[in-house]
Amino acid sequence: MNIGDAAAATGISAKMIRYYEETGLIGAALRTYSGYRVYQDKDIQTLRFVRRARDLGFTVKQIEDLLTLWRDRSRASADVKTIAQGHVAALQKKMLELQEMIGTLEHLARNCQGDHRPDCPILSTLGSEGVQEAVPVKRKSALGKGFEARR
Amino acid sequence: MNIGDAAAATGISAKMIRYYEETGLIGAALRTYSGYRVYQDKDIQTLRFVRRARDLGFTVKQIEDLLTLWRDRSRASADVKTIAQGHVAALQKKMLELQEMIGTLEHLARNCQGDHRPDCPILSTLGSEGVQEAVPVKRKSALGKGFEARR
DNA sequence: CTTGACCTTCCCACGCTGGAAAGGTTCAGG
DNA sequence: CCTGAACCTTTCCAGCGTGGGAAGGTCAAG
Repeated sequence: MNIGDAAAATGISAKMIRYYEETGLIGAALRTYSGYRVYQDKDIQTLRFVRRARDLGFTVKQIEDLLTLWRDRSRASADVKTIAQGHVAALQKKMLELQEMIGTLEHLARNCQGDHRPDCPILSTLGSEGVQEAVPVKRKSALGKGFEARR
Repeated sequence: MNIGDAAAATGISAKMIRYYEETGLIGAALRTYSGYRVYQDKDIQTLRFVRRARDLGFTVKQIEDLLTLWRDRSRASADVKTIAQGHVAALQKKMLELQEMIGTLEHLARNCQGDHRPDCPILSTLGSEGVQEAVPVKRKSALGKGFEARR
């Protein structure tokens, strides 16, 4: 099996298969004399594992860990479960963020006429002064708040 | 106001402000003789607009369009609404994908003992043979990078 | 043998962000 | 007035995961 067949069989593009090999996620494939990569059933299985994990939104790093556990006959299922649950938590957080965004946007859109006139609560909200200000950047001299006290 | 102050005032890092300028999202800032960027109230407002739009998950391209509309006195609110609604639809799609993933993972985790033993339905499912195989040659995005809320 | 499909490597791009290097500017305090 | 800290400047490098393409080698069918 060449890389193209492996790609078709697993749903991962040849490009990505090479990339995964290069970055060490999967081991280097065997080669023919001429340099073609050759894939065997075992490799295909691994690739499928990777694809499914990616479909579930696992990061490459997590997949690496899962692959290690997958191959480890003496693994403890608790280790796997921990990874999975951590991932679920991360996904849920993202989902909440998305929900918030959607909620805000829907609210704004609902209050927007959507006609030929220029008045639009979406734009005016985005451009307004007072909405949570955020001060995440740490500075030594604390007085950056909007007035040029210097220069 | 220098770039550092602008960063503190808007919650966008100096690095990103320069990047936005470089890529043309925002106009080039005024400069002092010595080359320091100088920001005025108007610029700060624009930056805040950008940050809020990013917080709502808009892409840079969309923000560009919104900015143009924002500055256009004669815009039609319908145009804004269209962008917002399109974005909502995209976010909702991502949310559905996330929900599916979470559902699957929770189901798998629920059936995993999570003890010292190696048996684990999570791993065996990922590694199993038969799950929709097909030939999804172009499986684009199983959830790309765009769904992180900023900051 | 030719052709076309396939393979190889290598480099570029995207969006967004951070880090670091090497150097100039500004200003407060000694 | 000088020094040092904090700030600014540009430039380059890295990463995620993916795609695109160029330049070239290989293989199997006609």
